[in-house]
Amino acid sequence: MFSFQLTARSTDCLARTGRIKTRHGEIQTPIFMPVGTRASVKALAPEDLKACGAQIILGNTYHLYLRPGCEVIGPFGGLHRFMHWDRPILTDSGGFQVFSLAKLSKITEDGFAFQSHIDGSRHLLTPESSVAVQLCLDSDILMCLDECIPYPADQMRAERAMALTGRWAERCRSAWQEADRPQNALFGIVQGGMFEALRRRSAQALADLDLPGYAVGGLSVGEPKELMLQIAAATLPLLPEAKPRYVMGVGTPADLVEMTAMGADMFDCVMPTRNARNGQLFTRRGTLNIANARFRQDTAPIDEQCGCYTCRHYSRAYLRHLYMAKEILVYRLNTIHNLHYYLDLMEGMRTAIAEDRFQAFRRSFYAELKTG
RNA sequence: GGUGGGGUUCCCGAGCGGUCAAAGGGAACAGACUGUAAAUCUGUCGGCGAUGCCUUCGGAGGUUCAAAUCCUCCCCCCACCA
Repeated sequence: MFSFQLTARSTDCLARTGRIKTRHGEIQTPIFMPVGTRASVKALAPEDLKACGAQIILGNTYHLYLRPGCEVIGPFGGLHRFMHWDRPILTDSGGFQVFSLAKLSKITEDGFAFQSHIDGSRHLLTPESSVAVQLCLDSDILMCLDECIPYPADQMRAERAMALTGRWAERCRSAWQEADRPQNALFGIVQGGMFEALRRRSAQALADLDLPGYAVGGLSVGEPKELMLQIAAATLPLLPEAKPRYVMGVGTPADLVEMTAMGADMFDCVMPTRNARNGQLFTRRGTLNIANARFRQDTAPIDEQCGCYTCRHYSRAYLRHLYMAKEILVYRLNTIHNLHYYLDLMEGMRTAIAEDRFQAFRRSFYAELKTG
């Protein structure tokens, strides 16, 4: 029901292509997954996502548990029918909200005790309840509940969170196995802060659980970029070769290129969608802020070489006008462009890996950025 | 014609003798955003050869050590009454 197959490998780096099979179709890796936290990739309809080339999207357990809740989504048979998306869905466990909503939460051995950011009500998210909610959402890929720590964090703190994440992973796995739903794959998450030794131990312990896939968590939490890349480079090779490797919450286009070279298969990040709504657009020559006065009378599209719906039909001047006037259409048009850019970048990398010219692709990626 | 209320930095709008280049919005300009409490947030926003100087609060005079703030006249605007 769920499977992963490697289809090509670079000879000069660790980059690889693969194919994930799910009951909602196949995913070609490496892939970027647009974030749809509350059962919606903000500003887009599923048809827009497909036109951008989206193969799989994210949902979030914490947010969907609080609102609208399983009693609403359950009767639909899960998230797919609820939100009219028939391709694969990965749900985050709520672990990241332990981190980003830390002021409202408390971590115990049992789980994540928190107060709703919506109404202040008290809840407890445990490994078991997180899995239960994700099964109710019927996502194709479930994530283990983990503890993501901020940067900087000392080794003791990192070790404690890493160990807890490991124990929670075992409990998630038990809950998942008891449910007997192999079509809903469960992924483990490596933690360990910025300490390679801890990352190693975490990866080892999780590998022993023999889960369908593995993720690197706890990156891009405020650390310097070089450190992030260093830890990713040290961690990714520790993950089982034959399983999909997912780097959570990353990243910039350059991050995706670098980590693909390290053997990562899956990424997700709010950057293309959030920044689109904030006026920052990605192009192969760098980013541009559509609010800048220099685009006021610019009749050109965002990127002459881009084939997205937005670039085929609209000028920078028009997009700037919509943005300045806060017309809601701009959020859709900008998001379409940024996601198209991200997904097109991934497709370019897949092709390059398949043709074993990834390093050449990488060089031209940076060369083109410089011309911007 | 009468009575009352107003004219403030791009706009709206506080200020009502010194701590005022003048609150607060808006607009404008620039930046940030990495498993989304984000269609959000931050900074700049009279001019300079700038820990100081110059110009500015409808116009012109005046009072005072000191005026956007007080007085006189003038020019506009608004409301109500004739």
